[in-house]
Amino acid sequence: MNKDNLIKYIQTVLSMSNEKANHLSEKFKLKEVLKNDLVLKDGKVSRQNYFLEAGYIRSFTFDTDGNDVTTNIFSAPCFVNDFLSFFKQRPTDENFESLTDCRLWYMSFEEVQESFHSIPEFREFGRLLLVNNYSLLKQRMLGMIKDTAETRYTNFIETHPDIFQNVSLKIIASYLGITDTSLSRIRREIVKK
Amino acid sequence: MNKDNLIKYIQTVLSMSNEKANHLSEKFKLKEVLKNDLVLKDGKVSRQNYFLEAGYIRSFTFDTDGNDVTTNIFSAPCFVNDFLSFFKQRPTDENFESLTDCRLWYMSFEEVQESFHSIPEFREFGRLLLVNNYSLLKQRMLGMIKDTAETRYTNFIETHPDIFQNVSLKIIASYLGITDTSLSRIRREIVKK
DNA sequence: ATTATTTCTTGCCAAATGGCAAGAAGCTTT
DNA sequence: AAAGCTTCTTGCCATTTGGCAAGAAATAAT
Repeated sequence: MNKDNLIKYIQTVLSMSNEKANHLSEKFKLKEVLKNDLVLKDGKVSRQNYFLEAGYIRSFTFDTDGNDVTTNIFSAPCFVNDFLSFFKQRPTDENFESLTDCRLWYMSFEEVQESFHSIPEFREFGRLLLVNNYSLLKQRMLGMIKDTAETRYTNFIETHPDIFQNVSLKIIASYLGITDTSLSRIRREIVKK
Repeated sequence: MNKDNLIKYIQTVLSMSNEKANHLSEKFKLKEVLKNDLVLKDGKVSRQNYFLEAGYIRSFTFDTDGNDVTTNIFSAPCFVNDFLSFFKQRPTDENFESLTDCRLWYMSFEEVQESFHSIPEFREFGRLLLVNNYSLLKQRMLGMIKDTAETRYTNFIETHPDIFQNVSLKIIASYLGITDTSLSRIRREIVKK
């Protein structure tokens, strides 16, 4: 039940004393899942907010032809959730699936709401977490507009080399907005250089 | 100094009594800008959170070749801000420019922080605003992955027909992640059908 | 009213990406 | 070791999108 990684992560989002961070971490409970587990299913309401201490998770949905589209890849340490589903307590339209065995820490919606209410640092932390995620998504969006598939790929492999050791190229391709065939060709061209 | 539209908008984000919404609106001050005004400039820290009551604003940045890339188009009524710059009080890397004359209501960073602290409804409202924006961006991202440029265009014209009356096609094209040339051809094909 | 200026469209061709099917390579399972 | 499965690669060709330059149309400036 060692929460050191959670505590450390909380402090990277919002710097605060060890005591404070330790206090915030107290409400989190452990959940360990095996590879290929569905952490949150399409149509269900997100009831827990998860901190991913170790492992890889992806979120995905389906396009109109029924093909699976990877919307996000989560690499520890980070928080994993559909914030809209969680904060509005509405059904999500995504699936969250473990790509490896994972070690998670979770807190229920009610506990989060209660802590937001009673602990100013916790709500400040929550807001920064949201803002950080929003900013990351904006950067990804910008890449989709202005970068070629090859540039998106090389940027991604530079910033997240670990993901390539643990996630299939098909999933990465979909996350980058291209087909696995195209990604394979892009990789070939890069090797040639 | 009629804040009815602001009050109404606050209530669509988080339903609450007229009195409460009225109270939340009190701290906002009026700002009117002409077309082509820079509301927030690249390199500056966002000091104000803006509610756009009337008009159109876009955010943009530049790609590596110096071409201007529209990252977002804001159509009243909505809030306009770089949340990362605002909440972390860091320089933004985007420009926010009025595309028409605009009527804005703003609140300073200090006032927002103070109100988050003292008014529970205000922070709940702030969180929902963030979550809604995050969700919209996620939907847009999903469109970039799974839809063709033509589909993104037809979806956009259906959901935001008013924008086409007020914003040039070059800006819309950039927002959709294509060139103005391609958008022009897509429009021609649609007319043919 | 005339001249600039910007926006939008079009033609021609190039580059990027996708679809399909087959094969190769790497795993599991038995 | 063999069979089965999934992942990754490749060839062939189609489709989508872009780049450039020129012209048409719409707006703004004088």
